[in-house]
Amino acid sequence: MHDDILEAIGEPSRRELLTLLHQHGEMTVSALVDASGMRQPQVSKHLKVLASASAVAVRPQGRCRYYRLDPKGLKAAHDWFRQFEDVWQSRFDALDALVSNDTATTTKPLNSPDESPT
Amino acid sequence: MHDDILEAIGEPSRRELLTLLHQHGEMTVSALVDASGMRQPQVSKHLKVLASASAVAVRPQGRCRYYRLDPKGLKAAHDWFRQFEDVWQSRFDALDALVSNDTATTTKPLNSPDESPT
DNA sequence: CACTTGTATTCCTCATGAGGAATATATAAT
DNA sequence: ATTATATATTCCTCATGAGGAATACAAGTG
Repeated sequence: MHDDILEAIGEPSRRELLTLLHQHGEMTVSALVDASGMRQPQVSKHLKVLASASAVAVRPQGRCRYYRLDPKGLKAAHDWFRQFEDVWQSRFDALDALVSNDTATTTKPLNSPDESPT
Repeated sequence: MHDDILEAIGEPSRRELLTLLHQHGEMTVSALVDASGMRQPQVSKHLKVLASASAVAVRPQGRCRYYRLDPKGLKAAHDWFRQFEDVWQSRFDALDALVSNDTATTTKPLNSPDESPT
């Protein structure tokens, strides 16, 4: 699938392309080259990675190829992070208590020594 | 700042550590080594990267160091993706017009990317 | 103190991947 | 068909970074 969406977006240049696409809505490769300052082959390569991660979609028209953001990969990435939403939404009470107060009390042991190491 | 949070999370091994931390709440390095199957130095190194990206926080206690998820970096990453929320929420009018219909359903005759689902 | 356990760091090697230059492919126009 | 424009791809080099082994550092225990 597009599990590699997060690896694809880990690259700063590719994030820049995504931002440009978001601002402009839809852009040809040339427009992205112009706006990003990267060279054309690099842009095409990055777009290829982004496309294989379903982060962008392409619409060929004539000799131009219009790239745009693809909800599929972007939403997938967003959803991966949403998995941790409780971490910053003031849940994680036990941890909070632990960090600011005690070490190992009632609620939960928090460390998992139950792995029976060998 | 922690702009490199997305680069840090681009690494699959580090994502695995984050998932483990999310499941267990708080873990020592040894527990992470045990649960992930990685070797101790690798875990420590990944944790270092994650910590410098504010993805994890540490609570030293005795000779153990308890790692936990840090909302700071994780929320920052999540927010970066939220920037594109309109892309998958059927806004994006200009694009929508260009694509002539919709980006997630129906015909979509303009682009024909690789539709290879699994 | 020596000793053990937990963790971090250093050094090394190797694979991956980003950028550059040149070239190939595609499509349109003459 | 030739030319021109737009984009993709190939080959190359180089830097970065991940994993392994060994070691250093820290902190508890006898």
